Amino acid sequence: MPEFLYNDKLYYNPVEFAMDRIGGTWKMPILWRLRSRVMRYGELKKDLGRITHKMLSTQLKQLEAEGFIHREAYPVIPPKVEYSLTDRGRRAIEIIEGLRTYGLELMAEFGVGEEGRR
Amino acid sequence: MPEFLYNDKLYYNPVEFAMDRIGGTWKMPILWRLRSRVMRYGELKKDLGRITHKMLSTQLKQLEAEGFIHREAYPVIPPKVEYSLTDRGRRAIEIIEGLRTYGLELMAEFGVGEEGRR
DNA sequence: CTGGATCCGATTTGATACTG
DNA sequence: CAGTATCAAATCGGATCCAG
Repeated sequence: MPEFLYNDKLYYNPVEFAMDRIGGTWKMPILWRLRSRVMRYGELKKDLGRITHKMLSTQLKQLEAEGFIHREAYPVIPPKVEYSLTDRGRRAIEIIEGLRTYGLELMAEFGVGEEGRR
Repeated sequence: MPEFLYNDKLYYNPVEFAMDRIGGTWKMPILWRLRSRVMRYGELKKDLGRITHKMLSTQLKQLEAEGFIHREAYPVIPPKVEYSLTDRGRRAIEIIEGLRTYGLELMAEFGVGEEGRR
C-alpha cells in the first residue's frame, strides 16, 4: 500500500484522502445544496433539516479551510453570512453526481426506494 | 432532504447509502485489490499491510453479505479461502477508479505526493 | 443570526487472546 | 490458515450553554 501523511494523519490511498476532504455524513449534502446558488447559514441549516448546529458550523469551516467553499460575511447586525462554491467545490460536484447515480443504482438493486421512504 | 430506511438505519441521500456499502477505511482498498484477480485471505492481509485481522474479516464478511465479493472455501487442511469480485463488485471498481483519479487530483492541488511519502 | 466551547454518549477501530 | 471473541482506545456526533 502506498501511504503518505497529510496534517499528521496517515493515509493509505488517494480515495481515502478524497473522502477525508468531502466525505462524512454532511459535507457532500452541503456542497450539493450550494451547487446552484449562494446560501446563508440559516438557510442551509433549515434545508438540511436534521443537521445540528455544531456539525453545520464545523463542516462549513473545514470546507472553507480546504478551499471548497467561499465564506462572505457582511458587517451588519444581525450578522449575514453567505456561502458559495469555489472552483474546487464545483469540481467536487461532478464527483458527487457520480456517487449519487451509483447510490441510486445500488438502492434499486437492494430494493430500497419508494417503499422505504417516509 | 429525501430520507429512507435500510436495515433500521436512516439515510439522508443516495451518496450516503453508497458510502455505507463500500465506504469506510478498508472496503475500497479491499475491492481494489481484487479488481484483477482472485486472492486468498492471507494474501489480502499481507497486501493491505496495516489492516488488522479483525477489520479484514469483518469487512470481508460485510462485502460478501451485500454481494460485492464471492467467498470460495475449500474443505482442506489447513483451510484455503479465496475471494473474488462479483458483477456488483466489478461495477464498484468503476466508481473507485473515479474516486482515485479525483483523490490524486486533490493530492496534487494540496501538494501531497512524493514529498509526503515514506 | 452566526458561531465557538464543553460535556458526554455512541460508534468505530485496534490489540490481544483463543479455536477448528 | 482463516477466522471469532473480548476489551480498550480513539473518533464522531449531539445537546447545551455562551458570545459578538
